Formats: sequence, structure tokens, C-alpha cells
Amino acid sequence: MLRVSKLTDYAVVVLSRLEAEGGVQTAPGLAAATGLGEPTVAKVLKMLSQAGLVEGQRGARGGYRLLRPLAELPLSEVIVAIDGPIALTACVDGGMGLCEAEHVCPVRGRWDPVNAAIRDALSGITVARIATPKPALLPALVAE
Amino acid sequence: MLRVSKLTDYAVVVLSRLEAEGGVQTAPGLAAATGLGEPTVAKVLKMLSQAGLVEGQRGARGGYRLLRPLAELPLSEVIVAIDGPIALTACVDGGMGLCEAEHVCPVRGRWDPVNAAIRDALSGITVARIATPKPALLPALVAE
DNA sequence: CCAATCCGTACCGGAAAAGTCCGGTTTCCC
DNA sequence: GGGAAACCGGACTTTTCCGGTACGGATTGG
Repeated sequence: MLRVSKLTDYAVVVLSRLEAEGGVQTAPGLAAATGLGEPTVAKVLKMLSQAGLVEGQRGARGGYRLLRPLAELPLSEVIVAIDGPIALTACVDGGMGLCEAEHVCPVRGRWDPVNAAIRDALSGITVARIATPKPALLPALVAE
Repeated sequence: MLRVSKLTDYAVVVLSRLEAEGGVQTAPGLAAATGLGEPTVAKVLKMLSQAGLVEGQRGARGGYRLLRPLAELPLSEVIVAIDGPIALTACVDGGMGLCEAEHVCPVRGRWDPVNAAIRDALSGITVARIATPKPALLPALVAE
């Protein structure tokens, strides 16, 4: 179904909330604000921290801080941070010896232009674009 | 990892072989030619047949026949045939009541531009593009 | 010194995919 | 006309991977 993981979706939610609030936010606080599970939020934040999208500050008054405004953050970076490198098939990344039909496979490594095209399309969309069109009238959406 | 199913990969392989040989090919024959499992190839062909990309001819001398040259077949159609509609998250297609955090989710349905972008990128790449870079020297590849 | 918070790792359960199998129907060859 | 070959449609089993959870350690501020 050409899906990304749910964690990526959560990441967008958390990032959105992080920018809406501003400053340093704790993982439990963001969990309460987004309605997601606390361990899940912590996991997402951790991944984003490793990818350099947010910065974690340890200690008693610690928390997470946004390193870049969402308007300058392409969606592809979030996907890479959560789901790993963008590659539609397993044939392209590391292991190539695990394909038993290797010598008769006519498409060996030919998915590259596809991956490139998708990576390109995803680089052109910022997180801000899909997170909150107009932060002000967000309640209008949830009213439904 | 933003992956498509392996079946889609197989579909490209089978389609490529189908065009390389030309005419009507049987599922067991294609399985032997591609090195894939016979039931798996049959399954893929069945799906492609339902999607209208190939045509199945029943009976003793039956088999499958390509309905369109691969150069005119966008990759997106193959993905849709195998993996279903292109939608990155579960929030967009049918079920929207299954999201328990619906009332606090700030990204409701906002993935649409992303899906559109990917669908667009995939429509611009033909199967022939990734199947055989230069159709003429295909024998050089299969000669191993 | 203690509490709050992030960090890293390991574990477990459930869902979706991958592959297989079987009965039925259709068509061609003998 | 009978039998074989091939597609068709579904269901089933196995396997793999993702989502969620839990625990111990490290670090900082009061």
C-alpha cells in the first residue's frame, strides 16, 4: 500500500505541537497535549533527536526543543529519521546477496530512478505544509 | 522504510519478461524464466489480469498476453494493481473512525498533498524505464 | 542528595504480508 | 468425445515486521 509507518505520522503531530507551543517541551507534556501514548511520544522524540531535527536537554528541567522551523523542514527528513532511508525495495540498500534469483532478475537495482523521484517529491513538501495550514483556525477542523 | 510489497517487484520482473518474449506466455513458463515460485507468479499474473494490464487466455494453449507496451505503462498502475491505492497513511482512505485520537489530531487528512506528489512522481516513470534500460541488449543481461 | 528527565536496550503481542493449496471452469489436442 | 493443460477464484498457513511496552542507566537542577 506504499505506506509509511504510523510513527512518522506521530512525528508530524508532535513536531507540529512543538512548534505551536514553542520553547522546551517535555515528552510527557507533549503526550498529554497530543493525546498519544507517553512512551510512544518519547520514542518518536528520541528518533528525531538522533536525526538532529530536535534537541534533547537532559536533567530536571529538561525537554525537547525544535532546531528548525517546520517551514524549513522537508518531510523527507522526517521520514528518513523515522523509517530510515527512502528505498522502495530491499534490493537497493545493503544486502544484495539475499536475492536468490539474482542472476535472472532483470530489474537489478533499476528502482533507483523511482527512489530518486519519490525522494525529490518529498523534499519539496515541508512539514509545516501538512501540519497546520493556518494554526489559528485549528479548532474548526476538530469541531466536526 | 516507505516500501512497496515484494509482489510489486515481482510484477515488474514478470512484465519485463513478458515483453521480452512477446506473444502469449504461460504462468509456469514465466516462473521458470524468472526463477520465481510458480504459485507466486500465478498470483501476480492474476492480479495484473484483474487490473487490466495483462489478459489471461484460458484453455490448453492458454497463457497471458501484454495489453500495452511497457513504455506506455506508468509504474503507478502496477503499484495500484498489486498494492492497492497509493496512500501513505491509513487516515486518508476508508476508515476514519478508527483513530482514537481523532479530536486532538492536528494533521487530519493533511497527507493529501503528499500522496498527490508521490502519485504524480510515479506516474511519470514507465515500467520500461526500470525494467530494461536498453531493450536491445537485454540478452546480455539474462546471459548472466 | 534527591527528584525529574532524557537515553539506550530489550521484549512481547498482534496484524499484515508472502507464499501455498485446492476445487472449478475453459479450451485445445488426440 | 475424452483427457490434459492452463487460467480462475477463493481460503488457508506461515512468517515477518511493526507498534507498543518495560526496565535500568546517565544527567542535570534544586
